[in-house]
Amino acid sequence: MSTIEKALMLLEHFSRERPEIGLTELKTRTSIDKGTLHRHLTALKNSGFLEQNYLTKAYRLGPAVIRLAAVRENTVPIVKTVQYYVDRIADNIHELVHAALPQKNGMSAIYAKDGGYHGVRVNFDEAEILPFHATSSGLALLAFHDDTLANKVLSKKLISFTDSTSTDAEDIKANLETIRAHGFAFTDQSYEDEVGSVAVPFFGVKGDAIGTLAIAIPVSRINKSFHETIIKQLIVASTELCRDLGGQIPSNVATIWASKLEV
Amino acid sequence: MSTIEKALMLLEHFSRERPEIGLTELKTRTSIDKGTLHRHLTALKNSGFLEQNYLTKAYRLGPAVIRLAAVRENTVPIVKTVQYYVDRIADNIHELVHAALPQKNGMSAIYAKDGGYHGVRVNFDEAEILPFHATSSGLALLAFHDDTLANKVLSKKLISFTDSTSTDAEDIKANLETIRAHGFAFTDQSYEDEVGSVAVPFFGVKGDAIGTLAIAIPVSRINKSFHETIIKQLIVASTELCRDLGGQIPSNVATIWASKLEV
DNA sequence: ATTATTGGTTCAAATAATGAACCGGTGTAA
DNA sequence: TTACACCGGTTCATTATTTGAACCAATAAT
Repeated sequence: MSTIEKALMLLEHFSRERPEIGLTELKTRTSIDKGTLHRHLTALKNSGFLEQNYLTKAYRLGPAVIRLAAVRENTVPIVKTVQYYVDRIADNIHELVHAALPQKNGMSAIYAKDGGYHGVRVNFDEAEILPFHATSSGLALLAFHDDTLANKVLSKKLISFTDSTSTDAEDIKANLETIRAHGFAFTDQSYEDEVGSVAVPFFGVKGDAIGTLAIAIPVSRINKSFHETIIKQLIVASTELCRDLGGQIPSNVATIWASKLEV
Repeated sequence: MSTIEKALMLLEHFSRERPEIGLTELKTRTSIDKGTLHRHLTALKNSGFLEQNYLTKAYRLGPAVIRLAAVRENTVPIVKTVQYYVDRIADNIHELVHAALPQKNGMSAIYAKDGGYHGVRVNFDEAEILPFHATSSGLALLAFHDDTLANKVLSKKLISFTDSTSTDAEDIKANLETIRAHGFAFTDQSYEDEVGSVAVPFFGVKGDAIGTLAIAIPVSRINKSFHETIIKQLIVASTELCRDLGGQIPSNVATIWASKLEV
């Protein structure tokens, strides 16, 4: 692996939960030598990708990422486009809806709206990494993305989050087949207890899944007719979203989705 | 310079005006060998910082930056905080107001609002890099930031944008003194013809300038009383903004600003 | 006062980056 | 059709950078 990739991997450790990380802590997290780590962090700092808390000397993400995100959003306005549909679904079904994009080690929510009028809400952090194998977003993406990604993800050790988390690669591969056949992914408390979720992919120009729309619901509120409503909403929104982004829904998925909407 | 920094410098070439760049074009822009460039671009692509237009093979910014910006904003919510003040000023004075942060080669606007009810508006691109030496934002930042930055910037060749652009390092250094004495920066058509602008810095925990609030106005609408109004608004907003961000206004600046507000 | 822990530095050894030449595909003009 | 130019991408011997064990200085804890 190139030095560049090694250095950029360091940025993955920063999250909402861990916004600042010190040299030694990062050393234990990455098992990279302190000298090397320090050089990398300094390089990232010089480039504006990190900055240092001048009191604690801990590192945090720097201002360069703000500009880049603005340019990216201007180039490919996914966030803005996605917002409209997430809001619409959230307003319709009064549940927590989010859209997520794949990153290296999982899905990253780019926008979420809680349309909840209910007392029990699903906890949700933007900028959190959602594991591929344990969330409906992740599974929906794997199922409709290039096979190599699924193989890569499933060849690593899979972490268990709840008693219901499936960590067997073969199990999950079979599940991906089911997801492909149904046109959507469904999980039952595989990432968080008491939370189920449903996700559909949306597609890029090549017809590959580039992201997902998903809904998280406390299991107590799930029933068959509601489930069907949710899926219809997601499918319609994803269809329109693909049109907006210039994406292409693979013909087999289009067929499946069409049949779901007829019911 | 480290390989990491060299690779990250490549990202600076992407902007609203040039959202996609091909290998050969980047080669001419950077004078870096094609082989090296390709390796770097591939590394950035693998890390999600770039992606490729699959038809043209040109590179554009990738999805990784979106997550990082979300985390950064969650860590240091400058954009969100700044928006309130920019909006307020724009609504009050009905002109184009923006806030900018320093990047390596200039200021990058993070938010702008055109409160303009006027026919003649100043053109403005978010995510554009505003040169330090030719814009009020840039000068305001240099004047109130660590001296080393000003020296570094002024030691390079300075580009002329209009007939009024000052490109003489000594001239500009003298101007920085004036800016420090006044507590704000003012430029007259130094970056764009027919556009004047005024900027004040805002400060971080160490009392160093970490960004600027600025107003751009067609020169035809500038007069003394309006100028004073603008400066007061900027100073008040910056003061409150520093409080919100936990920043510290250096005592000498605080004194100058207080005197401006009394008039 | 002593120790542990922090961020940061050094320099010889190990490794990865470099770049000139090359490949193969595409578009264009004779 | 052929020849040429231009594109993105690859190769591999040479070269320069990265690496990491040991070290330093400052701060926090005992």
